Amino acid sequence: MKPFEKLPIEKQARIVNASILEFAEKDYETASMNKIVDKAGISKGSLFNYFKSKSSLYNHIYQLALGEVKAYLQKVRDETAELPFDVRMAKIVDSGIQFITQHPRLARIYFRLIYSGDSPHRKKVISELQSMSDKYLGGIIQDAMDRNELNAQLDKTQAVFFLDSVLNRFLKDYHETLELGENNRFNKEKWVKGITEFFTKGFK
Amino acid sequence: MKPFEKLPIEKQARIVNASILEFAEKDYETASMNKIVDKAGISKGSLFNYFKSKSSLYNHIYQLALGEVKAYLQKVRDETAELPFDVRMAKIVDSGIQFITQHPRLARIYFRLIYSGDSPHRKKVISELQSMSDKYLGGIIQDAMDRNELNAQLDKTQAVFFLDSVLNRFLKDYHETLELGENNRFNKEKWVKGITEFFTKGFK
DNA sequence: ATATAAATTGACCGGGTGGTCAAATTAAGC
DNA sequence: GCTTAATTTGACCACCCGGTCAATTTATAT
Repeated sequence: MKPFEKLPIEKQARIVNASILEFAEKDYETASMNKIVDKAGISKGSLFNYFKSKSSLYNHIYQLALGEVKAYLQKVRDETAELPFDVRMAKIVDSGIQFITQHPRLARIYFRLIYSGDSPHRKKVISELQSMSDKYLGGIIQDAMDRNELNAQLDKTQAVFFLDSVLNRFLKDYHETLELGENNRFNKEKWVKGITEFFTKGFK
Repeated sequence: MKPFEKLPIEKQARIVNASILEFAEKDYETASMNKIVDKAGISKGSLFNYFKSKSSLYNHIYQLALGEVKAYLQKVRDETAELPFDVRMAKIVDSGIQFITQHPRLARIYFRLIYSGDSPHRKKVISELQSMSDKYLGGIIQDAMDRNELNAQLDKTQAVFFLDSVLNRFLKDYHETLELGENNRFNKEKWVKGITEFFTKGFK
């Protein structure tokens, strides 16, 4: 049993929260173990006892963030399995918005990961996320093709790419406007409708 | 006249190249003035004489990269002013590919900028780039609408957003596969065709 | 209460950072 | 050739980094 897991839950939570805060605020290189230690109210030696290095602490947080994301994605996929493509898309976007509203700091870490490859294990992590997204969106598209909702001659790889580009970019921008506390430039209903129409009909 | 401009062109070039190399390799915070000084073969005091701070040196490089990008964009826009939407799109993608092939390090700085806001002046720079992209792509779309090539009821803001998402993401991924020296997973002709078809027809 | 084991601490290490400035070098004017 | 001005240099500063480990505190068992 790893030393960290032996800790009282409350202390674990303090450490995890402090780490999330720091890694959300700064990228991996710039984030500071000293700051985390201060925020968590523990000593430096302890932190390095629980996690043997900065990299392994980051990994812990990363796994945690990814687990949250996956849970949201799987939930919405399963709940919408029988619905038509455009409705599914709308629900997926909704679910994404819900995630970044409820976990803004995890979202920040996640977006930094997929857009900057911000991680000590860049290559591995990026290809992991890539294939996760491919499987997920690929499945959604395949379902729709099987039901003759989409053009049967669609290039699936490209379709996944376009979906991924627009969805992630939309959620990233939505997340940023939320964090800046600006008047939200995204009317949710309008954009969800716009996105699904764009996918099905294009600009014509 | 600023001290840097008084330098012989050759020396200026050495400094600029060293800076581009360093800022392409590492993000703003992680990039090192010491490394730049070494690469350029000048002393630290000199560099801080030419540029009063790291931030102002970065700004110089940023302006330079942005100028290059703008030149490419304007050229292809003007040269394709009379062509139909889909052909224009194809030429714009081509031009983007040409840019990242000829200036891979500037491209890297540019992508880090738009995807991570990697700059000492985040907010200012991001909104600058945003409005640049809005004007540029907005113009292309307007042209096409004026010629009845696109649905007249298109929401222009959204259309620009979708264009921007897919184009930038495509070029970013293309750039990354180039840098990794992998077998290029992007067959250029196939993807250019796929992108333009996606914009005009969607997935149906 | 005491001896032992486990957990926690923080001073300390080598190294890197952006930035400074007195001193040394080079260029210019006469 | 000599003097003055402009340029260049790199040792140095205060600060921060990830990581270590002897010493101290806390918990456990008898």
